Amino acid sequence: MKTDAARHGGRRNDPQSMRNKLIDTAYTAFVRNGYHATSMHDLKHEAGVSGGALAHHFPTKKDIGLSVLRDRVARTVEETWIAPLQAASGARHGILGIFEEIVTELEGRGSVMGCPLNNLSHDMARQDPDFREEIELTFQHWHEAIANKIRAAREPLDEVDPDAFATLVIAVYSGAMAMARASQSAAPLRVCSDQLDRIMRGWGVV
Amino acid sequence: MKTDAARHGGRRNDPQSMRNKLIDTAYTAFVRNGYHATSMHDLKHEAGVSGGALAHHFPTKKDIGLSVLRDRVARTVEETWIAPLQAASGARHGILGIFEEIVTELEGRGSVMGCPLNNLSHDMARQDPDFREEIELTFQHWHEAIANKIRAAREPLDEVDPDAFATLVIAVYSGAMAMARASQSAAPLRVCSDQLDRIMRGWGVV
DNA sequence: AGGATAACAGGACGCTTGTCCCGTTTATCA
DNA sequence: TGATAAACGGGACAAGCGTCCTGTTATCCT
Repeated sequence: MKTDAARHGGRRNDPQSMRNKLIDTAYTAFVRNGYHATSMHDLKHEAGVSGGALAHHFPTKKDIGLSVLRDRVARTVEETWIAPLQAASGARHGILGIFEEIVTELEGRGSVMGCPLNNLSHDMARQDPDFREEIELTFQHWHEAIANKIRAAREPLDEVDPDAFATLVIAVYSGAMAMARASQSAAPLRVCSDQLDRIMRGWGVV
Repeated sequence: MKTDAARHGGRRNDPQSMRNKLIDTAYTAFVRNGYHATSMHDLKHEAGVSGGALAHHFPTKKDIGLSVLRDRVARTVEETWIAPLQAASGARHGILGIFEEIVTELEGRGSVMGCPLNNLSHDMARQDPDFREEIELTFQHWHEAIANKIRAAREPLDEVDPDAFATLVIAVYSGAMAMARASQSAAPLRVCSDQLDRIMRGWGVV
């Protein structure tokens, strides 16, 4: 068992971390610059890998696009929305907390690069039906998480339809993110969070 | 004055309609397939013009992109949102009517290609600051139109902030459009329209 | 009428794109 | 330990990209 790295200067095969490095680079580049605007050459250059390695793990650009959707975008939605929502004491507190989190994170760095799912949705979904299918699936998971949180309320709210409300929340968030990107400011996010707060209070959402 | 078209088979110079034809073709292609995914060759082919004509009117791709934003996207927002809103009897009726209009138009054709402004915003805004500036301006006009409609209410509503509400409406619409595109269904639009109706009723918006 | 210029035709240019191929190195397993 | 396949390096390849260039034709102006 000679897995010693520093033995000699030769290369070491580590397909898993090589693959992860490529997907991470692609995820960042796709979200920041777009899928079409990112070339394969950009990926090898930024990830510091050879053309052979890239072709070995991802024969076509579509392959790495699908992997980014499945392995990164879905997980990002899971981490920033679904998990925090389930952990929150109530739907309202959970949703507002997520908005708060995003706003502070946005203001931390200078620029607003938007919601990963929506960004990739726009220039990947129309390109390929497989992309669209994957994106729609992630939207559905997101939707279910919000609707379930409403349904899990202590006393049932007969004034709000869980599914319709979940759609509204996703729409507000996605739209606010799009506006934030266009204006390069977190203001729309904050405004929409406040409006959503009023709406939920009016409907008795805890 | 020999502007007779059928006189002989030779070509006739008509720079204005030539320019319009190019912008129209570009507008459709950009909204449907995206700015990056549309090539100059696609434009000449679909518009049926020569390379020389295209280069004469639009030396670079950025030129035709800016023209599309200024001459078509801004006008589309004006026609589908601003004008109907001003003509409506009240903000609520106006907004719901616009949603209704969009939904029926969407269901008329098979596919949902989304909101022109948001579609182009996503793959043009990050490419060039000039694009972003133009897009942000259109968002502002849209915003003002909604806020003004709220302010023009017969009796002032002290429960709603016109600017904040306008931001919410745009976000809901943009987000719902994005979801409609991803799911290729007008359902999110209809759901969000209904939710928005409840919200406005609750706040006393006429 | 006749020069001057705008409007257009058609294609060439250099560069980038995504993909693929061959050779070499590393890991696996009988 | 030797054979076999996976992992990777480096670059070639045709096709497509946006741009530009040289002519030819129509229109405008005096």
